[in-house]
Amino acid sequence: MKKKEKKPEFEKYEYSAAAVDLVIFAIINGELNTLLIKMKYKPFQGELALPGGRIRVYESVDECAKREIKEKVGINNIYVEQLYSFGDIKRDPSIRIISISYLALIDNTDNIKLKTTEKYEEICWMPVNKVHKLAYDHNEILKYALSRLKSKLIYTNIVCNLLPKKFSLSEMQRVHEIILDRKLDKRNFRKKVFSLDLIKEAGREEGVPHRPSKLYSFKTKKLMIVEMF
Amino acid sequence: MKKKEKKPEFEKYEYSAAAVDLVIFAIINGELNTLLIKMKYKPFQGELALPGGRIRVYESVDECAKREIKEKVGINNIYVEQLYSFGDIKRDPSIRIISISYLALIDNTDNIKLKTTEKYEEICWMPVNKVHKLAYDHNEILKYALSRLKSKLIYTNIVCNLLPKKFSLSEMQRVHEIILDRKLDKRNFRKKVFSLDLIKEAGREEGVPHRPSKLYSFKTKKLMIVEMF
DNA sequence: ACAAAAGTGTTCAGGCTACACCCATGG
DNA sequence: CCATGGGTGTAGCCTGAACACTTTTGT
Repeated sequence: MKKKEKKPEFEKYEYSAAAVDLVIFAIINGELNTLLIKMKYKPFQGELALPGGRIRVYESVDECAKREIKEKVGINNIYVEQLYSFGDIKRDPSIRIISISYLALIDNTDNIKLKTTEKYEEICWMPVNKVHKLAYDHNEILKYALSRLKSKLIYTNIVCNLLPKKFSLSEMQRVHEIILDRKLDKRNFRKKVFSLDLIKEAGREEGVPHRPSKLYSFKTKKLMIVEMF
Repeated sequence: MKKKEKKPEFEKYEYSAAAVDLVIFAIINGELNTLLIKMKYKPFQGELALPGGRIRVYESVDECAKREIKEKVGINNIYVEQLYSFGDIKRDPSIRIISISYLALIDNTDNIKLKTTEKYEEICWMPVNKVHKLAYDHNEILKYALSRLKSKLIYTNIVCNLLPKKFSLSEMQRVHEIILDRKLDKRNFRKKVFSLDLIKEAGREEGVPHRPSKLYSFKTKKLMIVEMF
């Protein structure tokens, strides 16, 4: 008997499997990076993919995303936001599985130890614009995540989740420029940021071979709608 | 043995059930309405809820949304957009089920025959601001849909999906005012709409006891990002 | 002629853009 | 004293907001 699309009534309502896929962004060496895993088993053996995993019966979808992040990068309390659900039948060639994608942001990767599990061959950061073909429909998910990040950068204070506690305005501007992929005017940037009243002074830089910058921190990291650019 | 949260390892990866819930909006009698069903069986017997249904194994999530719409209102080819996935464990008290919510817009309800199925007691339109307690987490879903509609009204041409083929600018302004729930200035509205170059003339109104308005139609119904207000 | 809704311009204020030089520090 | 990045102000333009009267039709 040849394998084909099954459509018998009795399994019409069969449960769908659901999973979470993560787009975890961080700024590393002046580039926007995302976390990827290298797959160990077929059908995508050796290919890169977004980290993720099946949703368990005793956890909510949000909890699943947070657990997966904890498992992969070992931290809690980072910014996490649901993106979109991808539900094509054959997005996973082996079984029918719906993917609920999440965006997460990490402000500092220095203390992060990436944890390979037995299911993956490798886990690593990769600059977003060096990413080529990913497994499944993960290119589409990554693209979606990036466009969400860009727009939220423009109309919210989400950038606070990509900056350390204390930062200079040049640093902040650099993050914007990296993600939006265009130059911004320094004076206009500063004027705008100050006018939004989101940050407060937090000391000065030290030991740099040039005029030290003032440091700032966000008054709050709560996500707020503010017209930035 | 008392019922409690189960968490045995062997069913850690048990499939989650997934369903689609629909927020179908239409303007009726100068109000924003949404389609609701009255539930026939427990645990929400007699309560109102959003229409929806389980995702079948042989259909994508998007296809499921479209099928459900076809079943309830008998039409295809309307605007449909995925909203958000709601995944709390106990959002359905009986079984664990993830809901992927969709927004749909209907431009004209005159020729629509609502179809009750055996599973529902009733199906009806209800003005959004007369909706009280709904079953499940459906108030939250409705609220999310409304906020998405409001923001897309501001930064896209989505309004074209709530207007008939030919419409006057006053009609269009009325739709904006109904949904945004605030008055707009007539001259500024017209100036803005014309400047966007989205519509073309399409005749005149006839047989009204006052100066007939020019009618317009959209050059395209493709969703476009345009700063409207 | 009247009731009802359609249609039409101008002014003002605030925000966005473009742009170039001096400052503070370490080496 | 030099190299490096930090920090600052202004002028023109464009856009959004406020605002009231005339026009066209049916009755």
